[in-house]
Amino acid sequence: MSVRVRFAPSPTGYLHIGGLRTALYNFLFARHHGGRFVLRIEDTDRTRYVPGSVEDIMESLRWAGIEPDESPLHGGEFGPYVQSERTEIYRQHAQQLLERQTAYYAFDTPEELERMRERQQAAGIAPHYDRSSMRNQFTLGPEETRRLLAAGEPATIRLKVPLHGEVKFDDRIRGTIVVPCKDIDDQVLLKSDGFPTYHLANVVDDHLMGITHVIRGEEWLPSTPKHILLYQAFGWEPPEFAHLPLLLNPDRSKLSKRHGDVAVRDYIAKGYFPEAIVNFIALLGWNPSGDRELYTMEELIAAFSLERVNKAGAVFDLAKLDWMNAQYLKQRVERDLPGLVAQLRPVLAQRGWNPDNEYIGRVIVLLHERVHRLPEIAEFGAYMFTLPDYDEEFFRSTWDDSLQEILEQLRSIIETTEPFTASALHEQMNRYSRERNIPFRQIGTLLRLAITGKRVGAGMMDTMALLGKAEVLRRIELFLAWSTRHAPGN
RNA sequence: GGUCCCAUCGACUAAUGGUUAGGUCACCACCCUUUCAAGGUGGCGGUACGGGUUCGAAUCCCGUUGGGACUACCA
Repeated sequence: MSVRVRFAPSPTGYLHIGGLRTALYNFLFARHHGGRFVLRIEDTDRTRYVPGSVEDIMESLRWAGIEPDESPLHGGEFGPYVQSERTEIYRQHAQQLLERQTAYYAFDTPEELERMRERQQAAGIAPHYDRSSMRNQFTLGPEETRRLLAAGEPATIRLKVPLHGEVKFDDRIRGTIVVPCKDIDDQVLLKSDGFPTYHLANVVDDHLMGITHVIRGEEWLPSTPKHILLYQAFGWEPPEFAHLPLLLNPDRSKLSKRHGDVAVRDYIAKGYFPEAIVNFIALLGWNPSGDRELYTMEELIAAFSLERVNKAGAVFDLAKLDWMNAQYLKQRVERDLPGLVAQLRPVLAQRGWNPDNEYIGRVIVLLHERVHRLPEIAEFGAYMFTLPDYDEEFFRSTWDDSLQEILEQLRSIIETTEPFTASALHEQMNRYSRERNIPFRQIGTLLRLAITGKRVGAGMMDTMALLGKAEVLRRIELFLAWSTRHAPGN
């Protein structure tokens, strides 16, 4: 049987980085086995729906290179792929369960259920729906049930979980899992508003859409026994299950917004590359064995297997992501500089800088090893696009009046250096250093202060060559004027 | 509280009964060097604990401890 997997997010906001990893693993598994990857939107809770979510989910997946074979956008023979368009299907299936007597009507109000839980808590027992004491078709009898239904009384349909026995299933990642039926709650399947809960819709759709492997987050592990029971209630064969380890905050709780960015959007905005994000999250909970760190999507597809997915949760470590992104930044500078220029241009424009592409490209080449993300160049290398802000602390610790004369001499050297290249500048500065017995390091630092205002940066000879003679001379003039106003003595 | 899951350096992980427990990030030092990076070299640092099984255990079993998820007419 050919593999069919799905990613089934709820449109309750931006796509979460954890969701992206789940989608990625499904995608890798499908591609590895030559199967199909389905995107299904689970919007059965109208109250949590956030407009624009579906678009963000699809855009984020596309950005990452995770293209579904079937989806609301791509279509497919198993549609519709949006659950709110399938409500009639769920209602029919709930009806089917009623007829098979594996589900039943219940009429309890939220308040009654709340009181039930309070009673159970007070009695020190685990909260669960008490079929024998609450208002349902068993306690009310067939007559009363029909009457309430006819009167339009709000009703839910619940799963009739066996009182005895156990549910057993094999998880592809975690092995055999056994849960006693007495610990499984009579889950609501159809809400009183006529919409299905996740559990019903999910099981019905996975079956109808021919899903062979359910690969999802570990948070679903506790409800899987309910799902197995549901398959049995319908008389269906359950799919294979694989529950992925969670992505964690630094404190090892489930990855959440409190500790930083979790939306894929955020990482796109910060200028992370899709190949870096994909590579990074692929290795969070899975590893092909061996010492390699960098993989292309094709290589991930070739190597992926459920057997090598870890069981323990993985902390999302930004420092390593940054390192990885820097690796891809270097790679892109070599392979696709024009693409980087096009990406950095709008970031610069936002600050009101509009240099030509050639110049942007050269600045990227000059500075890219000093940042992790491309947009950082606008910050780190602002002085390449506009007049410098002098680091006053650096100035005070570096500058003294004797340096003014040296700087003026350096200015004369710069004026006469032709061609105005890094190597020519280096040669001239070196000669001056030897003749005047001034350490080269001091010259570099002095020029850096005057021209960039900063303590750190790329090599000064390269920086000056790129800035151009006129601009360098202008900045030295400006600095000289500024320094007399800010000199320690004044 | 209950149910279930999990446990190798600070983080991500490799080692599927036999290795001086390996690699990457981070951190530290050194080299390179006009600064900072990048790069190179080296270092720091780990099998949660206790019992078994075995000639031999990170690996298998049991217990303890710790962590997490779930416990809705949310997903």
